[in-house]
Amino acid sequence: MQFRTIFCGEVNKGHLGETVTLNGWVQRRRDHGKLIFFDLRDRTGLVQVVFNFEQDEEMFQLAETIRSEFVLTVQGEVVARSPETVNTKLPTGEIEVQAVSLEILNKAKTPPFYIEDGVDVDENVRLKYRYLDLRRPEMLQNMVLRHRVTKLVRDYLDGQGFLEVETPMLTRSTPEGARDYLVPSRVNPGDFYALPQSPQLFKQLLMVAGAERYFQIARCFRDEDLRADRQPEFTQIDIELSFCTQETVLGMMEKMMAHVFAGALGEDIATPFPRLTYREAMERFGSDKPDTRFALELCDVSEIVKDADFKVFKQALANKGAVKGINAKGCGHYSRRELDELTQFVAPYGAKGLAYMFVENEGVRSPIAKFFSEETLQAIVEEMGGRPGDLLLFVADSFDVAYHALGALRLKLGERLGLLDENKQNFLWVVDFPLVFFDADEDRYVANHHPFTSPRDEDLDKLESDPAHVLAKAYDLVLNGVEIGGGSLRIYRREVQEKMFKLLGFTPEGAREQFGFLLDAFEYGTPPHGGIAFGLDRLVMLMAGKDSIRDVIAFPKTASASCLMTSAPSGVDARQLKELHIKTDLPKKI
RNA sequence: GGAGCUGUGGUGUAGUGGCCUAACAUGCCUGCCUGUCACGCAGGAGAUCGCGGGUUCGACUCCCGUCAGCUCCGCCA
Repeated sequence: MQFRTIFCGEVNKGHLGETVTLNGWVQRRRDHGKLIFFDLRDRTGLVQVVFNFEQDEEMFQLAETIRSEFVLTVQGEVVARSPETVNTKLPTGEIEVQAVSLEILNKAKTPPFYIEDGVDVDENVRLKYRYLDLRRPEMLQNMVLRHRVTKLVRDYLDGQGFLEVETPMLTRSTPEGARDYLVPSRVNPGDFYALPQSPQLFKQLLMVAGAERYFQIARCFRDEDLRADRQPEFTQIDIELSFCTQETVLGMMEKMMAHVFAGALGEDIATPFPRLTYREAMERFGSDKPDTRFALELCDVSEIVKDADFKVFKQALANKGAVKGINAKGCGHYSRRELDELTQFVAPYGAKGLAYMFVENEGVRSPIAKFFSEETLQAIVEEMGGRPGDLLLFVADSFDVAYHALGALRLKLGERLGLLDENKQNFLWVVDFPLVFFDADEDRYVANHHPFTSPRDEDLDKLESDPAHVLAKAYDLVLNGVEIGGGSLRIYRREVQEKMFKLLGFTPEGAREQFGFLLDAFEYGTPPHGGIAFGLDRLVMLMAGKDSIRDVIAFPKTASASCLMTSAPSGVDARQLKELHIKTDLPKKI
C-alpha cells in the first residue's frame, strides 16, 4: 500500500493519525530490549521512529540489526507523544512515528565521525569523507544558503533585465595578473588553453555585442597559494552593463545586496552604503578593506614629532615616511610580554619595531618619553585621544609599511578587545583607487585593478605625465573588513586603451598579439560600460558566519591545492602525456 | 619561496626521558533492559604514539629530516 511520503523534519501534529512513508538515514538508535527508538534523518531534520516488539515481532528483529547511517524507508502512523515524553529540543518532538513496515534500503559502515553539528574532527578526516561531512546539518545549511543566495541574485538581476550568458572555460593565457591554470591542446600540439581567472574580456565583448546587461555565476581559476578565503577555483557573481555611470552600478548593487540579505537571512540592510576614498581608507584604517565595525583609527603624528630628537622617528621622516600610531584603548595594563607579542606580530608586515607610550594620570610613561618635550608628549596624547589607561603604539617607517603594519595591528586589537560585533553587517564602498602603481621589482607601472579600468576623465591628461596620481573609476565593496567585490567602469575607446597598454609597458605589437581582438572590437561601436564581480564564496561565508570559504564550498581543496577525497591532482599515464606531446622535467626524488 | 602551530586506538584528548605492558571519554562488538531521546547497566575488542634517521643504558617524550593539515607573510591584474 502507498502512503504519503513526507520529509522527516516536516512531520507535525497536522499528520496525527495518518500513516506516512519516511525515507532517510539512521541518526541514532536507542534499543530498550523490547522497544527500539530511531532518529531518522533527512535534509529537513530528525523524527523519532518507534518499533515495538509486541506489535510486530518479525519487523522488530529486523530493526534490531539496524545501525547508524543505514538507509531506511519506514511506514508508520504519526502519533502524539504523551506530555512527559515530549522532546522539546526537537522541532518534531511532540510526535513520533509508530512503525508498521520497515525496509533497509542499504546498510552502512560505521562512519569515521559522528554525523552531527559541533563535532570537533580533524579537517583531514572531514575532507577525506566530505560526503559524510556534508551530511551534517550545519554543512547542509551552508549549501542551502548558497543556493538561496544564487537564486536571489538571479531573480534580482533577471528583474533588472540582465541576461545570464556562459563564457568559455578554455581561453587564452594572459601573463598579466595571477598565474594561469593551463590545459594542453591535443589537437594543437604544444599549445595551451588557460582556465579563466575571470570572464573579464568576454563580458566586455558581450557589451560590444549589444547584450547591454549581462551576468554569470562564473567559476574562476587562479594558480596562486591558498588562504582561508582563497581557493584555486572559486565562484564570482560576474556583472557588466552598458550605458551606465558609477552611480548606476553602485546603486543597483546596493539594492541587490539588500535583496539577497532580506531574502536569505531576513535582515534589513540600509542603503546607500557609506563610501570612503582609497586614500581615506588607508589613512584612517591602514587598509583598502577596512572593518568599520569598530573605531581604533590610525593617527598621523609625523607633524608633531618632526623636531623631536628620536632617531627612529627622525630617520623615517627623513626617508619621506611617516610616524603613524594607534590608540589601543584600555590596554594600559599590557605587560612587557604582551608588548613583545605585538611587536612580533607586526614584524612580518615590515615594521622594524613598535614604539609605545602608556597614558597615565601623572602623564606619559614610556622608554622613549625622554626624547620628547612635555608639550610634544601632550600634543601626541591629545591627537590620539589618549586617556589614562590607554596604550599608544607607533610605527615609524615608509607609508606602505606603516599602513600595512598598523592596519593589521588594528584588526588584531579589535579582535583581542572583542570589538568585532557579529551582528553588524557593515557594508562599505571604497572608491577612487589609483589607476596604477609603480612596481620596483618589474621596473614598470602595473595596473592596480586590471588594464581595462578607465581613468577618471579629469585625470586623463595625467596618464602620460603623472600616471601615479591618476585615479580610476574603480570601486570595491567591503563587508566587515572582507573584500567581497570589485569593479570599474571600463575603457571603451581604442586610443585610451592603447595609451593604457603603453603605460603598462606593452609594445604596440605585444598589445596587438595579446589583446588584438579586444582592440579590434573597440572599433565597431563600443558602448560605455562597466561592471563588478562579487566573490560568491566569501559572501556566503560571511552570511553563514564562517571563517573559511571551505565551509561553503561543497568539495574544496586543501592549502596545498589538493583534494583529499579524490587525490587530485595526480600523475597521468605515459600514453596521455605522449598524445599531448608533453615531457615532464622534475627533480629526481631521493 | 618563507614563518608558526598541530599530528597518540574509528573519533576527540591525556601523557614533557624509566611510573607506559600507553590512560580517559566517546564510538564499535556481545549480553541485559517497554518510554528513551547524548537512554542506562555489565562485559569485550581495538594504538608498532604521522614517517625516517639520530642522541641515550633507555624515546610517545629530546635533536635533525620528511610528509600531511591548518594559520599567516610573500604571491593573488
